[in-house]
Amino acid sequence: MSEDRRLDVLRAIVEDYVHTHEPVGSRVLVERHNLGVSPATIRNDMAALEDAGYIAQPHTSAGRVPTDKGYRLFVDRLSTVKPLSAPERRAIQAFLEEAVDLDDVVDRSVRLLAQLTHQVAVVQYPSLRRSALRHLELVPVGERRLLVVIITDNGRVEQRVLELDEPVAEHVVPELRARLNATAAGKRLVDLPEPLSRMTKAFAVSEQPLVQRVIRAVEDTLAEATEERIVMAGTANLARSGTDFTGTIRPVLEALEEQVVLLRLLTEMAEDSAGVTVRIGRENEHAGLAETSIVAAGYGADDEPVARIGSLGPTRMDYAGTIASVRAVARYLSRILAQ
Amino acid sequence: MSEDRRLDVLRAIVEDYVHTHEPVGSRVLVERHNLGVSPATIRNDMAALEDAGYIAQPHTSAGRVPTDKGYRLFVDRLSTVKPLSAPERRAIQAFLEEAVDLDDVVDRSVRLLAQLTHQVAVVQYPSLRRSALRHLELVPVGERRLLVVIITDNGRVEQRVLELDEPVAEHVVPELRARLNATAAGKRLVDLPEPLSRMTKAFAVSEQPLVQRVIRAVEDTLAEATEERIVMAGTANLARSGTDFTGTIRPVLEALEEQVVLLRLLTEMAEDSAGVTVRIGRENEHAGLAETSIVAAGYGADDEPVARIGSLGPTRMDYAGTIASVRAVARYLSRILAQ
DNA sequence: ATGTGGCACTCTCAGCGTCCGAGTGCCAAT
DNA sequence: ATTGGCACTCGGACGCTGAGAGTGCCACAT
Repeated sequence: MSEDRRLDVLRAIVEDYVHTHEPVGSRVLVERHNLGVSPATIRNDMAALEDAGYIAQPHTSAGRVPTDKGYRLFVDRLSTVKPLSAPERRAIQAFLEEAVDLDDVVDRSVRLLAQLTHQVAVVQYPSLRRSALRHLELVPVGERRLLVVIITDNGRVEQRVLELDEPVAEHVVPELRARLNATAAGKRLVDLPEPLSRMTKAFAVSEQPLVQRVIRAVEDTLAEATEERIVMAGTANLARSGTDFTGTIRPVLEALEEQVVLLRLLTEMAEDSAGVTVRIGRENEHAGLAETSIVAAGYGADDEPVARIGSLGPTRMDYAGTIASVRAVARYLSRILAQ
Repeated sequence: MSEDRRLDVLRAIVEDYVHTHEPVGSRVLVERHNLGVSPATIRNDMAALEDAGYIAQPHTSAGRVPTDKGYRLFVDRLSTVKPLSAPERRAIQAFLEEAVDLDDVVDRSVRLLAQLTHQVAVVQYPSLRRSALRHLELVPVGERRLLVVIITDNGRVEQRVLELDEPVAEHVVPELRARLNATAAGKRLVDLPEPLSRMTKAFAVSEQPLVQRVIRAVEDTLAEATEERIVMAGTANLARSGTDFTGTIRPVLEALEEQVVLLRLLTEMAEDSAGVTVRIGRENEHAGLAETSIVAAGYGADDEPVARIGSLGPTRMDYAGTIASVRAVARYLSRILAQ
């Protein structure tokens, strides 16, 4: 009983099942994929694969279905990612290049990915952590409020209203703004805290509380806003015909509404690897996602991704195709942002 | 055959059906609602109501179900909006008041409404049209790009990157920014175009093309951003048990993803009335929403609402409760924003 | 004119038994 | 190690039936 053929069988099962959405039996297996052996032989292999936990049968006398473990093996060792066709690539690039705006780029990316994969697409906004500060704006809003606007070099704009204990002296704001920009502009956001806190001393003692307050607000905003926003598209694909989760789609929708869940998920996946990562079924510890898989990839500089994009669908998904799409979109997205 | 009782019967049918989700027959009708007559009498009334198109039976020998027309009559004339309880009101107010930010207010509102109605909630961002300009910021981004940031008095921040034909002269930007703010700050956005265009003359002839370009960009941004953004919550409620649309939820999800559809819908409903408006089933011309109803209300100043919120669910929804919730949230939202 | 009881009629749906076919596991033979 | 053969299992489709819900109508009462 050759080990190689067993893996071939697993691959065939996965591919067939993904295609038909029905448990696959030994007969159709030898018919559709031309393995040069008889159904009986396949049956032996299948029994072995089942013992090893790669496949399972929903009930006696039905075909086999891959388990999470089976998909995992398939993804890790058996699938060949088929690159997108040249026209597809051109279309992607053209579509993304029409974007006028960071928001627009992100929006287009997520829609594009949803359409390419026929699944739910998720795009995380570029993290503020790696980017540099372009400009910092302070705008007095009423007597005791200060609007802090942070503009980064990749075009993201963050805002925050700051409530002050006491009114701001009029002349302080322009000075503070000027100094802040002088010390902070052009620096990477991670490198900011230290020079900022040193800056306090340059002010009169009476003004130091205010200055510190503002600086802390800036730091907070940066910290909070980091990896905070997510956009999503293609939720309707969850309900598309043939995509019946054995359960309902409700828990999935619930999980998707909790952006926190998604963010944590993406972050965890980022830790696993900077490239394309796949989480399959129960590998997601979130209960609602027990029957879904996520394919994610970082974008931004290759070595230091700035955020992630992902595609989410039933465990029974076209991994090869999804991986190809996710990778392609991530790549073009990186290229656009590099400008 | 009294006209009054016929309407009572219709009301009873709607209430029962909304409650049980099952076609309601003459017997249970007289049992549950104590109409003082016999089932046979009710049957005559039901026949009349059916002839008039207010109710229908899914198949012979099943109970009756309200039609869109029936719900419409119910909403317009038969339902009594039950105001929320005092604790509920307090909870709403407290929850919304914790918000730190315009984004936060909107986010909290939409989640709150989704939870109150157990449906999909939609909140439109405050229109820029009615609000005034607080501050206008120009930030050079690279050689030929200018980031325009518009801050309104209700805390909304809009941004736009402007691509220029030729490099900007360094000294122009501060001057332009100063003049822009001098002429525009504090004015209502609708009133801006005229003074802005007059402003051009104040600059040297050589700079006028740039100035005009920027001004046009500002105007465009305002025009585009107006009523553009929408947030949504509670899509998972579409899939909640007992809420089976006769069709699938897919078309609904698709409609919800098309923000344009929702925006147009809300705008149309705003034209109908500034207060609470209800669209029932096929009254929505969008095909995907043929089995859903939307309850919407404006918020902001009573006379001149600044945007709308809405709750969307199956036609078979608790109209009285939903209307009460939508109205309450709109009211508290208005109050918060008035500060 | 309006309400009521009675009654025949219709139709859905749940339950049940049957049967077919797909698929398996095992074994003896190659 | 592979294969053909064979008995076995089980789910799902099919068809039938009976119960129950609900209606429409009619004759009668008020």
